[in-house]
Amino acid sequence: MLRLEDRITQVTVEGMQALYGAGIDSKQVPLQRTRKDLNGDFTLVVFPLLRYSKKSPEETATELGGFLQEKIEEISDFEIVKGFLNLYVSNEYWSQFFASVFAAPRYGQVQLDDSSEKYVIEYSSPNTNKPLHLGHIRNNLLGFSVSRLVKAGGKKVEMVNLVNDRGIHICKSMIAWKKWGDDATPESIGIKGDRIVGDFYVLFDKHYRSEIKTLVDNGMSEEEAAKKAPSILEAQEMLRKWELNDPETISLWEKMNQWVYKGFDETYRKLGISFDKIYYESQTYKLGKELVEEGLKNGHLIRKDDGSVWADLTGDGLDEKLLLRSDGTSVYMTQDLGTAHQRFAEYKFDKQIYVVGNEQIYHFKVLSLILNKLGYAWSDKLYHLSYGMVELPEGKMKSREGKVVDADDLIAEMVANAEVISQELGKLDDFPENEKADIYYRIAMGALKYFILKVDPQKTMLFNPRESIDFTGNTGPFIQYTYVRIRSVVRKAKEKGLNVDYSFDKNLELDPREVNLLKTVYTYPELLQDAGKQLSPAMIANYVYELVKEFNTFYQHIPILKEADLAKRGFRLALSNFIANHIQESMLLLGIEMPERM
RNA sequence: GGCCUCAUAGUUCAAGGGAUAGAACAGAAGUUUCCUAAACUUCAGAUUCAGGUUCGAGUCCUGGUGGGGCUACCA
Repeated sequence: MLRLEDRITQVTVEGMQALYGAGIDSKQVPLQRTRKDLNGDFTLVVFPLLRYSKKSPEETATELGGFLQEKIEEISDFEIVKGFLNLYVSNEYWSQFFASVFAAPRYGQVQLDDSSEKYVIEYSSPNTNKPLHLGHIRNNLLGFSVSRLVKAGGKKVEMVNLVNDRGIHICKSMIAWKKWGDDATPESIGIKGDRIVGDFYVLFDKHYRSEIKTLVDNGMSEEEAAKKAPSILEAQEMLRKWELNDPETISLWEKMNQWVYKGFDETYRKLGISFDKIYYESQTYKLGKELVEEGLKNGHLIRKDDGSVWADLTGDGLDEKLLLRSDGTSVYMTQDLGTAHQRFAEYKFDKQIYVVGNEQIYHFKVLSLILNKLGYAWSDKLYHLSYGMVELPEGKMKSREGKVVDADDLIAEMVANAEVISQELGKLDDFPENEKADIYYRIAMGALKYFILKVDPQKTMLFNPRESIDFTGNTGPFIQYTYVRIRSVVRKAKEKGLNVDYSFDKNLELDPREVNLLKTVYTYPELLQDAGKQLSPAMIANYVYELVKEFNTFYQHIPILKEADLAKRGFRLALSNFIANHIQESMLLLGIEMPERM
């Protein structure tokens, strides 16, 4: 069925031709939804068409309105307000629209088939020297949700994680553990593995700083002291040993990384996110060297006198970029060139999306440029989805100084808050403990995920641990609560054995609040597609919020089960049930689960 | 210095170049013998500044101010 909007657009084009002899394109038709606070369903903005009609806005709108009403039977009436042509759609149309969608599973989502494009989405990408914090939470929730959105838009999606498991930062934790660890293990002291390793990282930094201070007090410059402090020299020595495959170093590295992975898995599980494949940088970090050598041979790259290799990007308005150090070792960029090449060989993707913070915009710009320079046509299939930092009231988080909001702590605190609020309301008093715990968890995660995902990814967001996350208002629990109430109504209907059949009846009288709900639902398929293209979970969050507010108004003012007219009762129940499913499915795209009661 | 980015009520967020800039929290005032009051209803409150483009600008362009980021032989 052709969408009504498309019909109106098409007929408007015909109307412009018939009335004014103007051949306009359908893209020139400014059709939009009528503002909520005004009467009407669709609005045609006639101002841009005046240059063709050569008449006043009112005259043009009147003539076009008459033409549309005559040609499209669903248009019952029209009205002209300040030069805007407001079209009224018959209730019968909305009723019919509902009948066509209410039984459809996964409303608005596009089914996959063999010709679907393939997307690789890389996200999370943690360092193994510290536990996950609030910044990672934003990354993980975004990456996961965007994956679901893209899939709902009809693409095949591979979710991958590239773990940064090697480098000087891990050596720092290893050094600290060796020197001051007393052979502590997660089991022996009962602390999560990623937390222990992070604590040693902070401990290293503490000693390192005090060494620098001592050296500076003895007359050394700050810069020199930072390079000559014994701790950092030790860490560098350890990295060299690691690269030479020194058995003792490798074994410690493996042991500590295992601790971290176990800890990460637990946090990922609590966040409800997953990956199709995990890559480790220790296995990929040398991959780019061959590409660089080849680029050198083909004259795309340059080697300097000291042996270092560079890409000259000055022609693109950027600087030169180092790709191989003078000692022949590779850098971050080299490894990303390699992994990109490997991924394309592996997946032949139509698009690869990197979910990485906006401080790396330059890096990814350079990455694409260099691949392009090296002659890889797929360089334009890489896309960096950059998101803003999460800031605390006191400013940026700094993991070295331990100034972070830890992911596990935050989740635990959220769950505790959900429990307190739930108990105050007392609605779950007669529930078994394990069911209660599950509900608290769902509410807590609903609040946290919604809080983060409703914000436009691009923007820096502020997080105030004490005030930020509410359970009332524009929040996840607000949406969950609406879902729960609908489920309750449906349960009651079944318990009472009410006849709740719904079948399309063109004469069914609709309340304006019911029509409002249907109009909102009508916009969803297009909105979902847009959200998938723009990689914006926030668009879905805002849509669901609007839908839920409208439903609550409906629920508050219009009886469902108490309605005596059976046709109306059946319709309202079917509508409510559809909205509940729709809420559940669209919130799942954000990774948010609904409780059945709360 | 150069480049990128953001700026909307007291606060946290919305607004595909379109009508009177929406919400929530905080503030003020109401609604439970009735489908879950984590709800609903009402009041009060904002586009950083100066130009420009346009029939029309929070949105696009130029400049100023302010915040954040990048500009490593770290990742």
